[in-house]
Amino acid sequence: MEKTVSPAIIKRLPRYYRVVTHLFNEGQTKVSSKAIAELMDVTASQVRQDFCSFGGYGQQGYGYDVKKLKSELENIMGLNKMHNMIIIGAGNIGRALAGYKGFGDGFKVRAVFDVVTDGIELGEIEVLNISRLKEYCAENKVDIAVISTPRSAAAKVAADVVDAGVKNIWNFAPTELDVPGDVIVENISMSESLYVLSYYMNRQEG
Amino acid sequence: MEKTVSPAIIKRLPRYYRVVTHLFNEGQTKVSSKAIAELMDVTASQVRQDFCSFGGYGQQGYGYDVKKLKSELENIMGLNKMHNMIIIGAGNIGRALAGYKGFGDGFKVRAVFDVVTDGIELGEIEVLNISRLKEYCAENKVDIAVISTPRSAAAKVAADVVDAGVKNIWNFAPTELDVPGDVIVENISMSESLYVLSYYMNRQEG
DNA sequence: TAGATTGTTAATCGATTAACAATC
DNA sequence: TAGATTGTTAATCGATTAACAATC
Repeated sequence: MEKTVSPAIIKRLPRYYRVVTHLFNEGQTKVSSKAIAELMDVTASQVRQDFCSFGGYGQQGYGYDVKKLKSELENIMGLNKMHNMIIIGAGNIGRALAGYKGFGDGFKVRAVFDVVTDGIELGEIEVLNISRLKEYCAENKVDIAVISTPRSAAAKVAADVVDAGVKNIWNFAPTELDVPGDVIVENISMSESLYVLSYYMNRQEG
Repeated sequence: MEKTVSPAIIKRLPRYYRVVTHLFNEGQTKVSSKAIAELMDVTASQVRQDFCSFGGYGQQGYGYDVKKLKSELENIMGLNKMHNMIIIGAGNIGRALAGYKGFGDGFKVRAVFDVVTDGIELGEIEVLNISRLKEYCAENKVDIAVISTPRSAAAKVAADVVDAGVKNIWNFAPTELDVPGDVIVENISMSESLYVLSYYMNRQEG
């Protein structure tokens, strides 16, 4: 029934969700592919093509129902489910993520692990020594492990969380992780983003 | 002389740099496209195609000189130049970025701005009220403004930094910024990355 | 009904991969 | 020289855009 969804489309899903949520909060009830396209700076054709690949939630001659579209996007990305997260690495980035509130209700950081835990206080979130990782994962449902260690520690930490049974990794460390096929890794690299900016800056000068 | 460089290639440049730097630090002097391809999980053909689009730094029958390749990648991305950065928004993310040391010697955070500066202490980095932004930019060379405010403030802050003469923006706020054509914006969205992970997790279950 | 807008096919465009001559 | 490996063209693959019938 469902058509194949290309990686290119998947990367656009969060942006669609952001725009549609915005329209929903403004009280809009319907929207056309043309209007979405203008808000996102893409073509209307692409918007329709993308939505169609999930089954097509629109109505010809009318457009898309904002509420329905929002809820479909939530279903597709599983945003209505609870995701229990742990963070490995309590450095600048790890602590910032632990305190960040912008991911929505479905994503909760339950614990933060590091080799040194002294003096780290993160409110309701448990701060535990990395040695207790496996024990913690056995006793608690962990959906996502966030790796925010230095590069040098990332490979070992990835092996440890996989060993502890975690199936999904959100990797902030600037290195490719080698994991079994049933483990999902999503990489996010701030350096890479900054260097791309630097490239465009540099090109303009040269 | 230089061929057109596609966006797809540009996004791979930082990863090439990472791999080549790693090889350099290990003391390797030469490397083949095949070896790089294996480290990055791409095809050797793509590696050669990509490098060739910048002019081709290799030698037939031999491979690529690691030191030369590293220095060419640095030139292309401007990593050997100094980039003076300011951060607008001293929340979790802003403070984490201010303290982060992983971007290399060419990227220095000089000041952090926010509407409230009381009690924020960031070592050598100045913490200033947002009202002093324009004055600061007039007196100091600012190459990159990092926007790490909440979404609601981002549009106004973007307008302010543009007004203050900053030409390059690194945007962490989850919203599209509307800027003049001569201003470069690079977006990085943690939510989007997390939602993509969530999509893949969800798809496996469904 | 007439106008609007989707869903979807076909055409175009761009990116990746394969292949191999050039050459170190 | 023989083997290795690039640089680059051609072929394939995938993603985007255009077009329009279907239909609300």
